[in-house]
Amino acid sequence: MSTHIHINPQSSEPIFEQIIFQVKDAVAGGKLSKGDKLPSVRELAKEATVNPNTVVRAYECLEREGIVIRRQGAGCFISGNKSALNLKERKNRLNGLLKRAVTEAFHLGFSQGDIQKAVNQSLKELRFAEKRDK
Amino acid sequence: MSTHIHINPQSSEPIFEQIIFQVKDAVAGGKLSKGDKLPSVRELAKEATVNPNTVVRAYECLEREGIVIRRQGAGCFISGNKSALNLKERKNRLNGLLKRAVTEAFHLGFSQGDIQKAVNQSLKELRFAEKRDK
Amino acid sequence: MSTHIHINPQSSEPIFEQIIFQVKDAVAGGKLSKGDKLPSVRELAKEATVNPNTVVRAYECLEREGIVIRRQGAGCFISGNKSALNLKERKNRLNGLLKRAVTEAFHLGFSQGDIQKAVNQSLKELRFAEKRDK
Amino acid sequence: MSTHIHINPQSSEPIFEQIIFQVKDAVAGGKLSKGDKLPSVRELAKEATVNPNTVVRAYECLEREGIVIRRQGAGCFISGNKSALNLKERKNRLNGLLKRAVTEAFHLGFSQGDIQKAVNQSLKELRFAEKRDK
DNA sequence: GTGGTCTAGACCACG
DNA sequence: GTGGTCTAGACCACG
Repeated sequence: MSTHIHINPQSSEPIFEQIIFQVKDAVAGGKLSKGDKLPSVRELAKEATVNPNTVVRAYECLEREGIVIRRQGAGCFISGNKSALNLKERKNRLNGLLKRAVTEAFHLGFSQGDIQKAVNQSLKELRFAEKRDK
Repeated sequence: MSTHIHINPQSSEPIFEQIIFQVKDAVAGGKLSKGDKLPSVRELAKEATVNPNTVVRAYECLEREGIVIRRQGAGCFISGNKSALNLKERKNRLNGLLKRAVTEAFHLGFSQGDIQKAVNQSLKELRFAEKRDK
Repeated sequence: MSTHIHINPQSSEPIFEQIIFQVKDAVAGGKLSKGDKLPSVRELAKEATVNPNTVVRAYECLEREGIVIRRQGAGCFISGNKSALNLKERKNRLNGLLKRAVTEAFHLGFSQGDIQKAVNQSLKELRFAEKRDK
Repeated sequence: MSTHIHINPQSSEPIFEQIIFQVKDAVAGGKLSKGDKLPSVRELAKEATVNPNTVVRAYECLEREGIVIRRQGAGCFISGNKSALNLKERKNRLNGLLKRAVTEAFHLGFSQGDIQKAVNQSLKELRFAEKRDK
């Protein structure tokens, strides 16, 4: 497999955000690990038939979040680092994220149990550094 | 308290979406219930110092989602209805929502336990029709 | 032919609803299909001599109904999807729609046979996925 | 039973239009016939807890359509007349009405057969002057 | 060049 | 007084 990134041009989600999420998802799911090299801008642009500038933008965002490191002439690599934000800010974001998601789920008509199950399902697909549940 | 809606003009989140989320949050949290009247377009626009059209837009979106009903000359009221989408669509959206949130939480460096705790905390703040937690 | 959309500014029907109906009609009649691009907001606004915001509003409504997908920088495309509403809601709407239309037709002085013929005529102009007429 | 008119204040349909439709529906269904008296403006306003001006407006519209006749001091009566429009205009309206309804039904995902069945169901509830089916 | 968001302000429809 | 529709025009985001 060359890349794990597939763009859905039908989606109303901006292409650069699709790229960002797929990289984050691949890292969270263990398909990409520290040191792995992402495809070059040109390579990914060609494969996914998107504008190279769009790929550049996605990689820039990923670098700003600390998920990748771009090295001149060498390429773009998974940093393996976790967020550099302080605990307070991280907690703020965590709570905001989940409050949003849970509120939307409520309005979709799901119960507490439904939501917890869906969260656990999503968690199972991720590869946490220290596995703490069986 | 006149309204529960406060706008952060600094936020990168569009104003109309801030309004939408705050209404959804108030409904999910039981602060607004079926039949309750939202502030009038002009009233909220004045209070939040935003353009009336921006409020109209938020109310239109809430109506399309079935959360409020707007009545000419009367105002905008909480419908009390849940989603009219079919189960497949609702499950798709639920999974998408939570997968995104959980992946972001992972990249913030939180563990499975941290995420589950934060979800449970968010769930506790909502007012589900039939309380099912143990 | 550039666009199929023509606005009647004399009509009491709001302009944005005229646009919506003409797009729905073109899709139902097979003139627009999945993936087809609608004219850009500015292009249609110029052609139909209406304000771009009015076109935006029509496109927003069509997106909420799932008929089109709007993509930043790319344009507005026919989704090819059918309604994501649940069966109960769809039946409610179907019955409401037809009861209204049939009652109005009655008051125009038409017989059952006239109405059925007119319905069949309208049906013949649509392009259903699987043709089932005898 | 005093009146057949019940207003749903929850609905986003304007109240005066709810009144108009219910009168039309009662006439088409044979519950109201030529010469029958509608409740007085004050009576209906009180029963339905709506503004008298709203009732006046509905009655005015019904008179303009030729469905009722208002007689000073006496009240508002079903005329028993059919539309006074010429055949061409009536056919235009019939086709427009049904084209709209059928197009919306298409986008709700119903088949030709579903739509025909729903039309026949609606037709069965009406009382045509000359019964022409079994 | 494409759509997205927002402000400002006019005039109309409902009750 | 309430919301509904529309125009005009600014500035931003995506590709």
